[in-house]
Order: sequence, then C-alpha cells, then structure tokens
Amino acid sequence: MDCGQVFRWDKADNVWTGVVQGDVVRAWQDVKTGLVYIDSRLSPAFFRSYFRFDDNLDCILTTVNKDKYMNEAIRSYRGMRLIRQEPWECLISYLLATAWSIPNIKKGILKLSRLFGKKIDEEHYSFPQPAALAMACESDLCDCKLGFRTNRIRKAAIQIIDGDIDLNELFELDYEAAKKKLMTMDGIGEKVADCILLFAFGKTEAFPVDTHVEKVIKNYYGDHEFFKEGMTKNKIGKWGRLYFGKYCGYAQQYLFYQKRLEGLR
DNA sequence: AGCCAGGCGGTCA
DNA sequence: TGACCGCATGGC
Repeated sequence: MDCGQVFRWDKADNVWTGVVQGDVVRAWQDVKTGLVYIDSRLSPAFFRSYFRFDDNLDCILTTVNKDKYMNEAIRSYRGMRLIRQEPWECLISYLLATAWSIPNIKKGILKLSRLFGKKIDEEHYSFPQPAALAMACESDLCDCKLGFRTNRIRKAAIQIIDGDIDLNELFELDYEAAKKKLMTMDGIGEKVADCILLFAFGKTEAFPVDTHVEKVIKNYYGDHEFFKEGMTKNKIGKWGRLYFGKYCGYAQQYLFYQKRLEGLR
C-alpha cells in the first residue's frame, strides 16, 4: 500500500487506513498466518478484486524472474501485488503524478478530496466525482496549487461528463487500443497511460517507464543488444514488454519499489 | 541556489 | 524519430 501505486492509504500502529469507494477502510495483516483482516462495509469479493488475490503470484513472479536483478527484487519483496484501482481516481491520480514526488501526489489528492469530495468522517473525504471537478470554478481549483496539472484534470473531468471518454469502454479494448485512446487526452503520454492501464484496467502488459525505472534499466540492462542504438524511454518500454512478457507490469513494480527503497545497486 | 520529483506537449533538426 | 525546453510547485 506504500509502494507508490495508490495514494490514499496511511499506516498507524500496524493498521492501514484508506479511503476506497467512498468508504473508510481499515486493514491489517497477521504476521504469523499472513491472513489479511479488513474492516469495511465493502464486500470480501470487492477486496479480492482490489488486492488481486486471485492472481497466482508465485506463477507470475516465476515468469518475470528472468535474471539475477529480478531474482533479487523478488527475493526481497515477494508478496507485493498490483492493486486494482478505480479507473476515474487512478486517471486523476496519475495526471497529478506528472513531475511530482509521491508525498506531493498524496497531498494533492488529499486537497482535491477535501475541497471537492464528500465528508465521510472527521478526517476523511471521498475522492471527488467527475462532475465535482468539472464544475469546480477556476479559483477553487487553483487553491489546490496543482500548477500545470490544474487544467488537465478539469479537461479530463469534462470529457468524462460529456461522454467523450468512456472509461468502462477501455476494459473491452486490448492494451494498444486502450493506450491509444487514453493518449488522446491532454496530459496523458506513454507513461501516464501505462500506469492507468496497469493499475486500474489490469493490463499487466503495460510497462510504465518513469524516471526511476529508466535509471534502473539503464543501470542493469544497458548492455543488452536491444539498446545498441541508444536508450530512449520509448525504447526502454518496448524492451520491458518484450523481455518480461505479458506480466511485465509486475516486473516493473518490483524494480520500481526496490529502486525507491534501496537506490541503484 | 540548484536540482529533482512515478512527464507532457511543442518545436526544430 | 530524437533531443531540448518550458511548464508550477515543493522539498531537500
């Protein structure tokens, strides 16, 4: 929950508290049994999907465990899963993530929720609905200090309201087609599109190349034949999809997390 | 003070 | 295509 995928969970006294689907959720894990306990009005079936408990993690990690670097990341962080987020919230979150650190992304989302979401209890607010952001007057949005991201999220909200973009439709499209559609939106390039497809639409063949992953790949895999004519971010993405295969998104998340916690080796 | 943060869009060669 | 730049803001 703290690996940079989702931004609305916080830990206190070994209990994670998050806002999901307008509900305040508390979750903790028994260290000995590994069992996960969840206090929420949402159903167990919902959380099976949210935490992707139906993924056969051992099987997936075996398929992406191609070399000593991946083996090390898997050895250290085995158990980390992709999360299946709500598309709308994920879309806005990664529009905000552009050239921002993870703490800043969390703060930005918190500000948006406090201003445009619904109050759930004394300290928690739901993630704003598209209509709330679409109608947010310019000055209110500017109060959030989102910089150049402000217009991007308002535009996105309007496109959703107007039906120009139908997020549910993206589930039906394959990875390439869905990516192409997302990239028509202002502020969504390759990386942001890949994050949304991976974290909300379950497209594990997405391989987001951000600044961390770029450094990791250049450091560990720069001598691969594939890169003999240079290492652009675009090329690194293509390499990741080829090299790790249909679950490359999982590989990416393990490399990303390891890099953030340990730096380059 | 200067650089970096889960980048993107435009321009120019 | 690929390299470079401006874009807001915050933190170190």
